[in-house]
Amino acid sequence: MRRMPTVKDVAEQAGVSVGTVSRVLSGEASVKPSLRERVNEAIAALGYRPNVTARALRTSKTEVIGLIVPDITNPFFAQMAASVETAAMERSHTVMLASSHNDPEAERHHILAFLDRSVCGIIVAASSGSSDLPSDLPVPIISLDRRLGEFSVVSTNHAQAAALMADHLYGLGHRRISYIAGPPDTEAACVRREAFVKRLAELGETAGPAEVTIHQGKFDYDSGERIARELLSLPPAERPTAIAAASDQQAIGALRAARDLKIDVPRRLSIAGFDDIALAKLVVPRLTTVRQPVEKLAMRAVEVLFDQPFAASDEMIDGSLVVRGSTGPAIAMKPGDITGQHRKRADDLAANKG
Amino acid sequence: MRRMPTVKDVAEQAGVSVGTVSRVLSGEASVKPSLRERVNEAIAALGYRPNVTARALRTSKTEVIGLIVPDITNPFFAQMAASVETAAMERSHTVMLASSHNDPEAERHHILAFLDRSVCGIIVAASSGSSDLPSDLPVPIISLDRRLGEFSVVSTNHAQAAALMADHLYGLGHRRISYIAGPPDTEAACVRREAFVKRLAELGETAGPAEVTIHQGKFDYDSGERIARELLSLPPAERPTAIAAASDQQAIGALRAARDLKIDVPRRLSIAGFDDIALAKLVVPRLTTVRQPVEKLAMRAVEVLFDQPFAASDEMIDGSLVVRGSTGPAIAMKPGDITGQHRKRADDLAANKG
DNA sequence: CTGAAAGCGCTTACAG
DNA sequence: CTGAAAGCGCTTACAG
Repeated sequence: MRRMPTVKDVAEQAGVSVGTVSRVLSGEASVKPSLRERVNEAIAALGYRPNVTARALRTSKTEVIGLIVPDITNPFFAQMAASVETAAMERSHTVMLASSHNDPEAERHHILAFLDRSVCGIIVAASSGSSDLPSDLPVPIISLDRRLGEFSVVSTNHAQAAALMADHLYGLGHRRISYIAGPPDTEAACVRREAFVKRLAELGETAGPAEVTIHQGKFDYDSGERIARELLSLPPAERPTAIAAASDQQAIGALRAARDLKIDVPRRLSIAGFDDIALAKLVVPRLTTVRQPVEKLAMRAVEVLFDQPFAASDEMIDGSLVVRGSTGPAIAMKPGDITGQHRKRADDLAANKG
Repeated sequence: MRRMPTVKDVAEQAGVSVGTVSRVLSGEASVKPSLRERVNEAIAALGYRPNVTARALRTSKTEVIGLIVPDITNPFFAQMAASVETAAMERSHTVMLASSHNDPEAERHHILAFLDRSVCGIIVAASSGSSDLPSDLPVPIISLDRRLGEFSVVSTNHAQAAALMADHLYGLGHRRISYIAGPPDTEAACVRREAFVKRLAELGETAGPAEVTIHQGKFDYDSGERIARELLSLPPAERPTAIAAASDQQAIGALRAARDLKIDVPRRLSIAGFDDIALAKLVVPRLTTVRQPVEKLAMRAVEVLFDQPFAASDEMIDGSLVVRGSTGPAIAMKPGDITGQHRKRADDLAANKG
């Protein structure tokens, strides 16, 4: 466990000053080629690696991006973390990942810890909307998918994406729909819910009203399962014919509940998610969902962080509907309930399912 | 964006020297209470936070643990990361997480990057068995679940756990079994496979031989689905009556394949996994698996890192069988094939399923 | 018990 | 183009 070589060792070995070593390290053009070469040889010979801590102390900058997610066991965020890491790597930056376990206090703690370590920027998928951070932070900070406090956000166009799902279900003839929402203290959950309900109301004016009930949950499997179980315990006539969820995890939980209660999906009940996690196409039946463009989102978040000068504004990328086997035409439709137009769409969609 | 206060600012405000400030910061007992109080007031008034970078440079130590996992999108490792984080937090340490994307080169890169940042210890779930790291690293390093190079490992007793599954399937009367293995360059995959096969051979001597075929895959959904699809395309008489996988992800992929091919699980085919990820009890049917005690493993890994002096040796914790709905008695059993003893066990287990 | 000073390994004006 | 020197914010012998 020998001492690591320092600039000083390299300088001695190369017969130059530490300043010169530092200059070739930073790629400064003004170093005479012969010296540069000697320095590089010394570096190789000694196996020298710059001490990033000393560098950070001197410059107050590192090449690491801090990323905070609400819950790393949520596959959506795991995927997001992987994508951010890839995007960062392309700019030869490292990412430090922390999970806030949905705890705003832990989230705040991690942000401060990142600041303490002089990260060059912070990306946070917020656990809740609020934050009592000062707004004049020393490094750029941007939220991803879920907005933190007053900071800008790169996200899916949650409103557009949620409307897509409303269109889909309404088009299939569903008129009694339950919506499993996400935590009301996250902007994303609220926007998705409101847009879903609003679009359904709009559609209702054209081809007969749809009833929609809202059920507050978290974004996880458990709340999806629990809420669906309650809903599906109602007598068939009062049950929704479709359940839309604010996350795929919730939808997969709902799928589980339907299965336990022996309710056939999609023939007697449609279930749809949001996110398009890897698992969505593995469950039985495959899950209809709205795809969030995670890779793009991650890439944009990283790009924005690097923009000089940093002046992030909100940025949204459209989501897209992915129709699979968990949604189908509504049962017990009275012919008058849907127009020929909608009927046709419903059939098309159903034919298309996975 | 004002300058952060330093020890010097605190010292001035409190009318003491920086040395004294540093001493109260480190909780040194020898500081006179009156001074200590003045320093603490100054700290509070200025909102002072120690600069961890400077501290790290001076002491070559930080309170952060580096954790590297092969793939953060694998739910097992996501859960492991969350558990390590919890265990670290209990000792008020932070964890920096990196994902190697199953690339030994990236893994090596991350280890060196952690070393550069003076982490106080490194935990790595290896992407493959090899490592060309020097063995005299300046900080403790231990592998978790999957061994890295020559380093010690805290893991499930893979051999014991895999044997449990062999017992279970054999006990249910299965005599034609396929095993979907993990990558052969990971020790965990090899140990699980060998133990599974060995136990089956042992059982074969008591109550009739079992045929077992091995199929190499990765640990992910895709390879499970692909391999199962091939296996299940065989004519029924040649098909396995049970498929055991080296991971839950593979098993869930296999479940998907069986479903697509309209093969009833567990009535015509049993499928079993390994890990017991959260999802295992959500899929249809619920997955029989071997539970790895992740929280315990994570906790032990962190504890071992803190042991003074650091002298890690391999440590194993037993896994446990979790019987759910994806396994059942083998079909088309000739009475002679299994003993009454085994028959009874099979029935018991089947009755127990979720 | 406390202060003054050295030093961790870098980078970067400042001279020359 | 390059060297000598200051300084980033701490901690820790060393005196007293």
